[in-house]
Amino acid sequence: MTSDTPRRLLGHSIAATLEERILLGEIAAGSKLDETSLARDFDVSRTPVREALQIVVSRGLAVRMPYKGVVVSDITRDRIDDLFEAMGEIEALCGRFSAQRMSMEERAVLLGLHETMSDLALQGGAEAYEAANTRFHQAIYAGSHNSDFVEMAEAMRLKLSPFRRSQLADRARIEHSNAEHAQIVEAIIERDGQAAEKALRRHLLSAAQTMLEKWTQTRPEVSSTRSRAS
Amino acid sequence: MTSDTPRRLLGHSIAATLEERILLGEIAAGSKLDETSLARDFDVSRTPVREALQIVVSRGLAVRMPYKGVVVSDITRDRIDDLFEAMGEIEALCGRFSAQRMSMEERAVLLGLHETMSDLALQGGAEAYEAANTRFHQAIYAGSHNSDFVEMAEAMRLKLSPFRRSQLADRARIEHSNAEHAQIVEAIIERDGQAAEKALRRHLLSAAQTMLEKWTQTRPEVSSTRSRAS
DNA sequence: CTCTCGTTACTTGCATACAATATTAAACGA
DNA sequence: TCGTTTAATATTGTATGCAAGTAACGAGAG
Repeated sequence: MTSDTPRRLLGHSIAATLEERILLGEIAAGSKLDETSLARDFDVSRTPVREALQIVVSRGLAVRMPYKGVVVSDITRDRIDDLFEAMGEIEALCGRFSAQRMSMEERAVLLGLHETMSDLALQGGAEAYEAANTRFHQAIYAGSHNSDFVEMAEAMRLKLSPFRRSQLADRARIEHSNAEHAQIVEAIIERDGQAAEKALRRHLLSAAQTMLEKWTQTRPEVSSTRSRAS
Repeated sequence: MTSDTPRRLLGHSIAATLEERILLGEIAAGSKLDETSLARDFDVSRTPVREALQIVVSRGLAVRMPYKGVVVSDITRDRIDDLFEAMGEIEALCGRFSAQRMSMEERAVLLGLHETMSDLALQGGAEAYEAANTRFHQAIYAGSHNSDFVEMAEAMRLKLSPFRRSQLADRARIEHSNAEHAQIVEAIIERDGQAAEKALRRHLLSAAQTMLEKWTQTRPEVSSTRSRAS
């Protein structure tokens, strides 16, 4: 195992740095992401750059204009709202089905994960909690017993990941999150689909709130309101 | 996402024929899709073949086993059930939000689309109805006013497309579908999110039924049942 | 006969070169 | 001056070659 070799694919790491720069505002909205220029900057060929651009586009951070190149899209407040709303609805969906379909073993595993996280909330580090948090939510996806739900949820999670990356949770947030998890676990174990749905929506809503707080600190210009009702 | 490619990309057409062969059972489940062999068969280079395999995998018709190649996955009854269930839930989701958020103009457009389809159901061809049907459902996606919902719905629609392809609807099915559309439109116009949700779930359920009927005619071996409850 | 180690073959990511197509610009004529 | 046609440029798709890493296979040792 030569650690020298890139465990992470070249295209992926390029995509990651591009995402970070876009989110930090270093790469302005509307900028053209030229394949050849990026290839020169990163000192690689066009092939991994193409893959990276595919990823960035799939995350919604840029769009391909046919024969005009890839341009980074504007990160608006509305965009972030959409993201969290969609994640919330998908998680709610998975939670509802999980409440109905999880086996006893799966419920036990979920409860075990939650108990582990309760310990981590008190004494563990933020990164350990975050890792466990991912497993917790993935258990709920899997509990829906529908591979397409799992896929959609994972896709949304990936879309949110660049935003989550900068969000270093403090202890207060972790404890709050853990309390919400308790409600989710109880609803699922009690087979109460409606309650699980509501609890997960609420959970994602509060996650969005804290995320937006941190976000507006670094990029105050991102703020707007739209009226969604007709 | 290639928004509008007039010329069909090589990789896409290769993917389409591969999908068709897989769905017809000409390519058995478990077969290895070798890049170089396919490149030779289609008389192209490995590059478009790679893109084609990416597409086939993204549709769920095959999976990549690391360092073992791409193998076509088994099309089970459970897989199809998952697909339609997920599509139904996503459409229900979009319908619920559309009922709440659509502008008056959007509601009018939806109604207009439905009226056009009612005419087509009586006198138009099946392919014309199918095209209008796609626009109808896309209008509901867009009415949710959330770009991520739209993306997920479109992704699911793409996943279902290889199955839909072989399904040539007869007049009875079209009329039934149109009646269901009437309920959907009414619920959305009346701003009744719950009703829209239910109507769309029902609509997709009946679509799944007719699809499965046709499917079992061509591939009778595909049938199974699983118990989903715990 | 079984286990281990080394070799081979295959998958796969990356680089580079080439070709085709669309957009833009420019030149030209009316 | 305006419209049309043609040339330049950029984006994008494709072809091949190569290198690196992993899995499968087989030979030799115990």
